[in-house]
Amino acid sequence: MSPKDKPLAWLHGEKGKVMDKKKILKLQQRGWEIGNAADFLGLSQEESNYVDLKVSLSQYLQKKRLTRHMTQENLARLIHSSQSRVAKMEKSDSSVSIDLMIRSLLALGTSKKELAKALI
Amino acid sequence: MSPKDKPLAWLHGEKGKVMDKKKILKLQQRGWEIGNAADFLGLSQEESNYVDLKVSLSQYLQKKRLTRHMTQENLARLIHSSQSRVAKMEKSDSSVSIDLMIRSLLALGTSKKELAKALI
DNA sequence: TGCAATTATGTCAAATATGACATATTATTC
DNA sequence: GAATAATATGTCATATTTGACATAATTGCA
Repeated sequence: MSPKDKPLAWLHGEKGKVMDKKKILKLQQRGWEIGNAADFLGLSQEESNYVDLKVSLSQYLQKKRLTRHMTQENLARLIHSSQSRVAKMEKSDSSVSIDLMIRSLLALGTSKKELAKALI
Repeated sequence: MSPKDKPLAWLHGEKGKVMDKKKILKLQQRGWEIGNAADFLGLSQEESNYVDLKVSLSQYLQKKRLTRHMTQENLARLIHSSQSRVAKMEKSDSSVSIDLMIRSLLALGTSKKELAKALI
């Protein structure tokens, strides 16, 4: 099973059904409302909240990077990571953790208060 | 190197110095203000923000669990984990990720808005 | 258009996080 | 204060995340 298509192992619905979050991410990137897409795909509230959260963080991260006129390569250097991982973060790829996104935001000088706002 | 004493590998100060976050957690558990402890230990703003964030989440998680009159064992079942891991989460142990804490909070029905408040 | 810079995607070995377990420590109740 | 429940701590095999790399796709601009 490729990392991309890996289900969210921790997402255990009523019937133990596991959803692929790739679909919803794709939809979001094309301007869908997460609520609609989630409902459509049958995601639980818990599941869609998690995906939604990651998307919010990724969007805020990119926004912040661009505001500073940094390339993904620049940001990668700052956080001692690689351009490809930064790209994955900003795409809210399933292979990146919320941890890494938050650490990156902190490295960019994001305060807790600011972070909290970014979540919503 | 034991997991407990493992440094935050992503925390790279000006001089590449890496701090052990165990100290600060211990201090916090004994009522220290994080700001003071961080300064005392020479943590960077970025570093202390990360630790601070985890502590906030862990505290909120415990509060929420207790409000619902659940034991750690109960919560562990809910999130398909184990009592020991829940204990570690609530202690903000260095071995637990923000991801797991957030997933646990979501499993307890925490909304994004509520989560954002918990961060501060 | 062509070229350079930037971003995206796939893969993988190494690093880190995880659930599970054993067991210790600390509360609670009788 | 002993029994019991709840929480804490340590360890480990397994699972997931990571940086790095290669390379493809996209963007911007001369």
